[in-house]
Amino acid sequence: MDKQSTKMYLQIVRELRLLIQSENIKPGGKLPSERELVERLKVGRSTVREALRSLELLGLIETKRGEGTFLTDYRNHKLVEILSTFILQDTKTINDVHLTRQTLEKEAIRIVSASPHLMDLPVWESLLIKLDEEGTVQREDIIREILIVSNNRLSLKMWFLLKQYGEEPYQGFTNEDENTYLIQLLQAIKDGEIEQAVEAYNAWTNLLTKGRENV
Amino acid sequence: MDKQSTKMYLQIVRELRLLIQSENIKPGGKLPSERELVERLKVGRSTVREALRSLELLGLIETKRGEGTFLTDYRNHKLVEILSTFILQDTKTINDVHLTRQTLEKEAIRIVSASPHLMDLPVWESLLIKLDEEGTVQREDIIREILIVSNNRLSLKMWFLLKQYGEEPYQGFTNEDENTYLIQLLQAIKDGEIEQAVEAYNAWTNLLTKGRENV
DNA sequence: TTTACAAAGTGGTCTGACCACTCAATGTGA
DNA sequence: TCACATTGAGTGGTCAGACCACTTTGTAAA
Repeated sequence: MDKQSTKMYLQIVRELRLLIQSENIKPGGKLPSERELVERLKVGRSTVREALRSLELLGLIETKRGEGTFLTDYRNHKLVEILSTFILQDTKTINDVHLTRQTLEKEAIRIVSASPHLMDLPVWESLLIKLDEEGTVQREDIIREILIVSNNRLSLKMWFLLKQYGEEPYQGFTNEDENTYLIQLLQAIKDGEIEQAVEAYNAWTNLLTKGRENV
Repeated sequence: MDKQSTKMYLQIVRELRLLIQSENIKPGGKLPSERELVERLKVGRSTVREALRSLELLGLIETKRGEGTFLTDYRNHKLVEILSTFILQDTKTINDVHLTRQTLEKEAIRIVSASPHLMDLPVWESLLIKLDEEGTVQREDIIREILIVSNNRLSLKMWFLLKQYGEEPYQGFTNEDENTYLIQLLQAIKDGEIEQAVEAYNAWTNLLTKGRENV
């Protein structure tokens, strides 16, 4: 290992990334133990731990005493806590998070309702039925479905992250207007009416944004 | 300090936030030294360092050997960079990268050409003139300008990364058609014609995509 | 006063030592 | 044979102390 210039623990972060790649460690999979990493990378344990702790704070790995260190599914949320206390004090920043998330959502809606193949999927009808029966559906569930169907894994992952960052204590209280927009959105997707779908989405988003301000 | 349940270094992260708040440390300001924190918080130095290294990886603090630890401007957090290396690693589909980048670009175009305030900026005219005089403008320069003006730092950051990651060996060979679309795009922005701008962008993108396939 | 050098302070890394916890192999008793 | 208790190896969590490399500062010499 270089002992110069670049900080060791950053080297190790990089080294770990390569290791994960070359050994094809999947989310949930186990990383080598700290002591093994010490031997393989020829560094001290404290240095290894600094790298691991950093990644843990990012939510990329998870450690369990007595068991080991595991690669997580990025959906983990220490980030939220840390960032919301440090970074997201700035309203401009948090607004960026919301807007960027919405950008991804809108594009997915456009893609889905522009593709005959996708808009014909039975899932939209199912959601409409569920909405009718149960009176409410989690916002997240619908959007997630759209993102998944739009078939861009990268966008989907970014969306997951942004969703967590911008998490608001949104009470799933049922709002009549909200359901109206939801139905409009789903219906427009089914019909392949792109602009109508986006319109419904915007109206819906507006509603939620206002609700947020009131709280 | 609790020695139970919650991990020490997370406690310290929290402790540091309080300390920064109570001592009113501004970005650029100096934090207590590691050894001082050891005394104040009654923990080992390695534990303090684990907390500090985590915050450093997040870009929240900056350390200089021989000098000390400093609070950075929150807006410079490296989060996006770190996460991207992990997210992009197993998302091999380069196509996703391109599409996601284009999503951000399109949204920025929409935002700019939907705002009277932004579409009136002199920069569009300047680009048109430059295009006329020099016969060509870097694709990147125009898009970057649009992204910057659209005023979402997070999107801008993501765009920058995606651009780097999805880098294609695009030869800046001047194409007549390309210039046509560029002019259309800039003109549409100036006129606030959203859909026209997006249309021009799509045509342009198509052209480039085809060019890529030919190579 | 200016310059050169030593000392103190700070982050960077390593080592070795315990502790707390998990898990599986082992052994024991029914 | 089976169910249960025990134990030991492996793992992360924390601490203390030691150097190293570097910067700043104070002091003594020119």
